[in-house]
Amino acid sequence: MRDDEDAKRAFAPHDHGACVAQSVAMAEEICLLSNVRLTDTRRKVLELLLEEHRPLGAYAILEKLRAQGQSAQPPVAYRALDFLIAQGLAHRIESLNAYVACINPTDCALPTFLICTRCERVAETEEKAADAAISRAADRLGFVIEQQLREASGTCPSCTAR
Amino acid sequence: MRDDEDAKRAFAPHDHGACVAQSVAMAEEICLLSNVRLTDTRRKVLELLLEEHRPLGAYAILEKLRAQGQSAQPPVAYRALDFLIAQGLAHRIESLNAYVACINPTDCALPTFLICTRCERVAETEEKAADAAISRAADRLGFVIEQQLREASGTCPSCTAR
DNA sequence: TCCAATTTGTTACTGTATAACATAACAAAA
DNA sequence: TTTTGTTATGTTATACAGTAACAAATTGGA
Repeated sequence: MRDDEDAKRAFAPHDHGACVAQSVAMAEEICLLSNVRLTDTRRKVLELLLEEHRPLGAYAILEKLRAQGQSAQPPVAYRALDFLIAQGLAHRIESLNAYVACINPTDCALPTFLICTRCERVAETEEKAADAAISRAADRLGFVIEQQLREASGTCPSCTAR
Repeated sequence: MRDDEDAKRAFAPHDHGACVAQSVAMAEEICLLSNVRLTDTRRKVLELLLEEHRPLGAYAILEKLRAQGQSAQPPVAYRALDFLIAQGLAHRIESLNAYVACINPTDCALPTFLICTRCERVAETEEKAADAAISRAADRLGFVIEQQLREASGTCPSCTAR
């Protein structure tokens, strides 16, 4: 099981250039194994997400793409995001209508997002107990769960320290 | 603690006229106690939500208001919804960009929503264990939670039976 | 080399939400 | 009962989010 290291790092300063490069390399590998193509646009969008540890809206991504001289109509962003999400390389944050890169795509199932409302950074944790509790409730009611969504917003340790 | 009765009823047929009337009366009372005004528009929007056990988008609400001869520009719906949510009389379903009436506003904290993707009805359950699990994870990381969001979509018992 | 499938480019549109500001209704003090 | 501050409504315009549809280009095999 995954521990809290990734989540802790999300809210703390770290060697971010290396972190991005490493994640892109991992993404390349994942796509190779899944036999799908991490094309130019898709990789660029992933990099844009990785460069922040915070959610970006689709239109913010489009702006950044345009700043790089890319063509960038809305479907460009949404297609890339759909792809990244399907491969588990990115997540959609429902409460923000925005998107983040996944911190640990090789080991990520049913994440719970912790969203700092001050610095806007997002961490992922895995809460099997929460998962089990919700599943139990659904079972009691005869409800069959297909998808689950858990997000919490508040203040991260770095912002509390300030 | 609230049991599953409300949630079960959400997915089953019941005397809905009475259910609406009773909920409106309760809302009147809650607003009186909180010293806020359940004005005409606000009550109408609440009634529209109560008449369905399923989420309505803001623009669907606007259409229904217009059908009643009300003026209905977008802010009308959003203001009424903001009010109802602030009073705990309604909830926003993030994954649908839509709104539902709260089933039990006097006893409702941190609901988990079960959203049927077939009949579109929504039930609320209270999952203290899920809540506790997420809180524990946040504590471990030094993250202070202000808001929590839990939604699950799938198939309700009535739709499974069919 | 050609075919079929996937990916990209682009236009146009639908849906969701808010900013800003004028007006009206209300409630308590003067 | 007027005045005044506050709360609620009406309205316009616009920002932000997401998708349908189709043409053009690219890619990876037969």
